[in-house]
Amino acid sequence: MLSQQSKYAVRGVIYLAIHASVNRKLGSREVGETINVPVPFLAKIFQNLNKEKLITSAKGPKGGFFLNEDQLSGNLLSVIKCIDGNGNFNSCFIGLPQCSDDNPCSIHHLAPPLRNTLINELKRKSIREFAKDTKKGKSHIF
Amino acid sequence: MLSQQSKYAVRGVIYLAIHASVNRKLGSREVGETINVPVPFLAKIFQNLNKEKLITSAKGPKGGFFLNEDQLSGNLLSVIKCIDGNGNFNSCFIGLPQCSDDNPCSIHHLAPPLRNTLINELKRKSIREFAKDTKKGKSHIF
DNA sequence: CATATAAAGGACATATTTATCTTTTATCTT
DNA sequence: AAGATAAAAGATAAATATGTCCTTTATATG
Repeated sequence: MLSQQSKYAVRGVIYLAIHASVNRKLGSREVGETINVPVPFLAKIFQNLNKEKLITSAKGPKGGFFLNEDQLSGNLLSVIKCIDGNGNFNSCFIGLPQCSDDNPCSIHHLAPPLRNTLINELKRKSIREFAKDTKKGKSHIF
Repeated sequence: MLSQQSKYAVRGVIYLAIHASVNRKLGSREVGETINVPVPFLAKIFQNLNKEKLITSAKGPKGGFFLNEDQLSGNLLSVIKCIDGNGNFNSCFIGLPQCSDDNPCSIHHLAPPLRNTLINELKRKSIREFAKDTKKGKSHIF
């Protein structure tokens, strides 16, 4: 459902949300090594997230990545879409290009309700909230 | 969520369920061309499904593939698992190897209930039923 | 039995995704 | 201003998934 890349993105972003801030920017190296994601690959991912202003970057010494308050209020769906596009989420479960509610595939009725629930939750819940839950020990990212 | 291969498999199997029988076996060519799946690729897929006795094959003239009564009573989850293994379905949504109910990832609670609903339905409903619905025009496979 | 047909099997080719490396650019610190 | 640090950018490499081809094996039919 999610590409490896957007899985890394989700984990990276949550990690930044918890551990980084304007005063404590984190490099791709530090993040990648702790959450166990290939460092140069994560760097690329962060680069793309930064381009779409989903995270903030700063060059030079004491540089690195973090999420500002605005970005912490964002959601994980944007992160996933930034990396994967809409394709993976909206596409037909068995890969038919013309599959729709009007012209459904054999298993069309199964997927969308579930997918929509997931999407809505990924949209509704802020990154800040995800970070908070993870911090509390309710969940983990590595 | 499903690989291209298992998407093809699902569509191919439903097509066979509708149009093939012991007395009317269909070749990968005929199936592939009508449902718009690369023929040699579909042949490979059918080969694997046959190995696991999810479909039946016969060599020689008038040979081809079909589903017997027993196989029609089977489910699509077996088809998907035969091609993709368990990995794609059971794996953590954000790709953590040790993710579980006891040790959940940040978004663990979101995915499994949905995934389980889907899995249960793919297990409960027989291929025969899927074929029937498709035949009725309620849905399509190409 | 000979022939034609179609699957089985395995090698090969292409495309896409994942991962790495190197150079350039920006910026903080002294 | 000079040096060090870290991201940006783009080229390259490796791995995996997708797709094709060719030879062998089995079998129905004349």
